[in-house]
Amino acid sequence: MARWEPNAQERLTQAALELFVGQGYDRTTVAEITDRAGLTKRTFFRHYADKREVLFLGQDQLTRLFTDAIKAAPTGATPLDAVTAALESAAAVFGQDRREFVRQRQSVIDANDDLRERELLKLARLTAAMATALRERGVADPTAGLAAEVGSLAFVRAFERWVSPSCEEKFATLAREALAELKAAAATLA
Amino acid sequence: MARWEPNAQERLTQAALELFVGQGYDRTTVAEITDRAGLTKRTFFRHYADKREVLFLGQDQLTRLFTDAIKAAPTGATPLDAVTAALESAAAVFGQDRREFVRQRQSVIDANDDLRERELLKLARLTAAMATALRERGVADPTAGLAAEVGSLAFVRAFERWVSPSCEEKFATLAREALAELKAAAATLA
DNA sequence: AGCGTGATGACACTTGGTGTCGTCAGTGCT
DNA sequence: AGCACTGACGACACCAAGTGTCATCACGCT
Repeated sequence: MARWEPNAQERLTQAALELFVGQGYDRTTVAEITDRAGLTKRTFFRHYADKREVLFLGQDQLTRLFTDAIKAAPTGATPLDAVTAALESAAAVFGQDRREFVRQRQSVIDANDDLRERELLKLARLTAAMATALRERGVADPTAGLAAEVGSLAFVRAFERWVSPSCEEKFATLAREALAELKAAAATLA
Repeated sequence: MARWEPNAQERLTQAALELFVGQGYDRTTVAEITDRAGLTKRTFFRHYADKREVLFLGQDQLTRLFTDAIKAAPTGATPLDAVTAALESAAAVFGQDRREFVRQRQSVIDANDDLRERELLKLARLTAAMATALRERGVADPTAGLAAEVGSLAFVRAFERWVSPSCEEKFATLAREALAELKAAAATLA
């Protein structure tokens, strides 16, 4: 038998989300979280760089999903084709089973400025990763950055709809719609 | 004669920037800043919501410059025309005389993750303000958001060039170039 | 049995940030 | 002149995030 209960990190995440939902992010101390998880404050910061990160785990995985899909896109694919593939591959993380969890998480983030700030940082990193992946497949620079930005914007819009109350659509569908809308809008810009 | 030396806020900004440049942002405490400025820690937080904000004053002014220019654009102007006007009006803040100050400030921001995070928040607010201003002049939603995003991207690229070492170009010129590049890239996306 | 390893606890410490109250120059009103 | 009011600041106590450091002890390996 183990010296401690297993799944420390998972218990921390669970406890944190419950408390955040129940009483708000900033009215919850790290000590409260670790008490509920049966751990100490010091251990919390061994698993998460700071208090906000407990809500942003798995972001790296999402980024890898995006960049892998862009790399794997066929040679003839346009930049927006590659971005489309990236968004569709993200559907693996936004399945129907995770929807309620993601909704709760998002309601916490939306209610706090510090968390929205962190969310923007993660999104910016995602966008930068897409741009890099596009450049690596030979897309020239102004276009690579723009395509990544369009993809990022489509992702945000699709995500907003996906987590909105009473939405039942699949993420991949919403992503395709958002991208098509933006593609049409891009044509009218020039 | 006044009870205290005047220009408290200005002295705080000055002291903070000097210390940040000299020894780094995170190796500088608020107490050090206020000591140098001849004030107390409490007073610092009366002028700035948090330690980072001391580097982001005047951001609201920039946002107002942008939105005012978009509002003032002629009725027949396309979304990108309005955005172009916004970027050019920002040249008022990025004059040759402020260049060295902005360069120092930016080197501090680039060296610290927390500050980059705050910078992204400010940029996101700027983008959102542009999108709102565009919507208020009747631009439909996918286009308004996209045009704002393109303007934001152009702003970032122009700014990066403007603060890069040994750059002598005027900001307005760089902004026009960046926007023209992105406009061309947008045409190839669809 | 002995040994290293890795995750955790314990605990003191620094620093960002806030609440609260006192102080006192300037301002305006009577 | 006398008065109350306001606004900017200092003083001080306090809370919570985050870090450095050392001790502990189950587990696996030899």
